[in-house]
Amino acid sequence: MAIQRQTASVKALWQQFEENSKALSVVELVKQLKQNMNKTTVYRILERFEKQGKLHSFTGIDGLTWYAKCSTCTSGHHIDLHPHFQCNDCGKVECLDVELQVPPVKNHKIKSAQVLLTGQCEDCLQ
Amino acid sequence: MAIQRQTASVKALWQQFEENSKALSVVELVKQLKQNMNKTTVYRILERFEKQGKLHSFTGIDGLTWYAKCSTCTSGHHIDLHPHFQCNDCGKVECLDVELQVPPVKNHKIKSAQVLLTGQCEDCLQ
DNA sequence: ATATATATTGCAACTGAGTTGCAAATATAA
DNA sequence: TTATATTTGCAACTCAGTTGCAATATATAT
Repeated sequence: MAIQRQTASVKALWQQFEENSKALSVVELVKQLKQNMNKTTVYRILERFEKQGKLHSFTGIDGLTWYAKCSTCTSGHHIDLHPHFQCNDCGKVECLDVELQVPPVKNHKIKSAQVLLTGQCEDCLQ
Repeated sequence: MAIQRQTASVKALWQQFEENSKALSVVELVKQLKQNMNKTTVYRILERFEKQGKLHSFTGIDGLTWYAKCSTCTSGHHIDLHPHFQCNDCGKVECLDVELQVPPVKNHKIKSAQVLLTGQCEDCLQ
């Protein structure tokens, strides 16, 4: 793999995930970092973070791409279940600490699983 | 709810799902029915099928929207797990007969769950 | 039957997320 | 310095999905 430089853009983007344990949508990140860097740069750096196993991506209910910090994954091994929850009201996405068991499917080689639960989050439930 | 007419378009679209038990992407349907009806019509009829509980929709790994026949769902009640499998090689999507148990998440009201498994299907495994 | 209301469809233009090509800028190596 | 590799910005593009509106088709009322 090519070297990767710890540029200001790379640092700024990574910081978003250090500060925030929750998942972030690319669209939100692009907006938030508009002053600091270009849209294309955001996409490219996130893509590389994922290849390095530092983040994983998934698709929200709205079809948008979200990224979150990998807890158990390493590069090339995203075999765990990635359970996420997206609130139908506020749109917020959380990574759940729940363990899901997927029964083996005969004649299929399962490489990854995306589990997206939807409903109402704690804040919107009141 | 407004009346719905059994037009030729409605029939033709529904037939696709009667013939095929597997999931179909909207893009594919639009291509397949280009001679019969307009793109917009496809989107609108599928949307109504879902509201009526006859189909359910979900997002594939490519971000495209897919539809499949509901087995256990009724209109307004899509609480089951919708486990689907999409092949990384050929892109085909199957509805799985597997039952998934989602542990309750505290302080969250779960309304629906989308489970998308990816990997290699029977055909592409050889 | 004629008129009136309602539902469906097609078309074209639009939106917005994500991608691509290329040139400019920045960093590393020789 | 000079040459080489990496990163970034910009603009233009692709393509799934949406919207407004006019035209058509079907149903209901008079």
